[in-house]
Amino acid sequence: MLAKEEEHITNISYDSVIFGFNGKQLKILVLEYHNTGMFALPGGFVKKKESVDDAAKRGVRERTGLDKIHLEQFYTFGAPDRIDTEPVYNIARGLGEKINKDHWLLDRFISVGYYALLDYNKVKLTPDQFCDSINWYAIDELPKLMMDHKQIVDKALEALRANLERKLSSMNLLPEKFTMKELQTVYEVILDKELRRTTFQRKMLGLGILKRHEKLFTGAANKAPYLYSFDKNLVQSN
Amino acid sequence: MLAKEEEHITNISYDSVIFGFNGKQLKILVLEYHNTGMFALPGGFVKKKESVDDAAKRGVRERTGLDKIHLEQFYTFGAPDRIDTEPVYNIARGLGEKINKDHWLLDRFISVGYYALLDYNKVKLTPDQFCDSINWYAIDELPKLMMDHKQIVDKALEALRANLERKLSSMNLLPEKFTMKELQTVYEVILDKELRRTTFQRKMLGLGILKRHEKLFTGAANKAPYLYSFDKNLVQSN
DNA sequence: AAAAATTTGTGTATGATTTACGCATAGGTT
DNA sequence: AACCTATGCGTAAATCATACACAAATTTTT
Repeated sequence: MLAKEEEHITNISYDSVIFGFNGKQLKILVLEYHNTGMFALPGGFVKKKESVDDAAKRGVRERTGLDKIHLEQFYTFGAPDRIDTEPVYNIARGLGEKINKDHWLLDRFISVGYYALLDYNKVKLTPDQFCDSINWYAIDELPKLMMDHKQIVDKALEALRANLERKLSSMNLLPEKFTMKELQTVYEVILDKELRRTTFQRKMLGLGILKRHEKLFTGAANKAPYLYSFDKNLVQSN
Repeated sequence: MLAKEEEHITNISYDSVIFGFNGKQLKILVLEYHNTGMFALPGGFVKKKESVDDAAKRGVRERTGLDKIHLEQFYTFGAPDRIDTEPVYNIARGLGEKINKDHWLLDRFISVGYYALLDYNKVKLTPDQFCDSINWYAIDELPKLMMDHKQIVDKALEALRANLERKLSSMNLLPEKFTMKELQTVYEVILDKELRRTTFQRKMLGLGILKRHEKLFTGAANKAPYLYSFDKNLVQSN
């Protein structure tokens, strides 16, 4: 069933770019609407008495099963022509509903963009009523997204990069314990450039926020790396 | 006359934090509504077919007479309780208008925040129909602002500081030509800390975006400083 | 006119931080 | 046991920031 006008604020939506990291690539969650072949970012509408932040959190929770995630607002997309009515008709048709020309969902929407960083392995993907599927896609292998969702992704990536150092955004992309190499790969994939191993290690250890744990024995023919975790006591504010 | 519902998108507004620099202090534009004693940021509503960016630009143009200013969107304020109905009633009363409980302006508003940097001396302040006055206030001597406008200012300042180095935001706060000392003062006032003269000068010249011009003879009993300008060819993107 | 006062522009020395390189060491394979 | 590979860390080189100093430029004072 389509969202009801009387419960929501018209002309306002949110879209979320949810990043995950599979050990090699940076991925984002993309969903496919029923019977339309259309791909979109997880987004939704704001209830009358709900903050935009809460609306976005609710949307992510409903779609990933994850609670207590940190969403970062990065930009608001306010162009009057960013909305295409075609996809909306398609989605409605996919749901077996009919909508009129003056339906509120066909009007323009100003969308607040959020991004989140999740531990790829912890996310249990559960397509909701609207979607055929919800899946991780590598950011350089995205399907064609509807409307301006590709621009939203680009802008989110830009914001993520800008905040990487300042906000230690990498924290939530890795499991509790990780090797220095894994951490470095996260940085390399997000920044899309290679980093010097020794420099990186020194910088990270120099921040004084990593706790060293036991070594990780993988069975590979090499020295076993230490495992580290973020010492959340030492990571102030963010 | 109050803004008309039929021309605008409901529940959406913008607020702008307009920074200027008088040579000593960082200031922002604050306006006072007719007969209310209430101070607010210049803000407004979005027309049905207008982008949010354009709405904000229009608002600033109408109030400062300045065109072609660069507005930077920094945050969207989406809490459901950020709006106080009291000020709205007051503003209406100040205009001699009466509004009902269900008037669109009394509903909740999600506000997109923008900041701009202007050359203090170029701005001709022209209060519009709603306002008694529009004036520059030093950021540490602001009057009590209505609703959550103080938080909006704080957030704008935070964004300005974070972007200062990266975006050379200082560009628009100074006249075409300026001395190194003036540029340094801008940085010092925005960052709210003193900088070392020699280090600062070296860093700025090292960026390779300053053109040196003739000297400035002020009549002071000291060596005349060079005038500089930003070489816009060399300042990429921003 | 010379001296004083003041501020800019730049040279140089010192210190800190980043980057580069190398290698001992640990773990695994053959 | 010999060998291969990747980590962790020592150290050198290079880069960047800071401190200090001083000459040059300008007007006022003497």
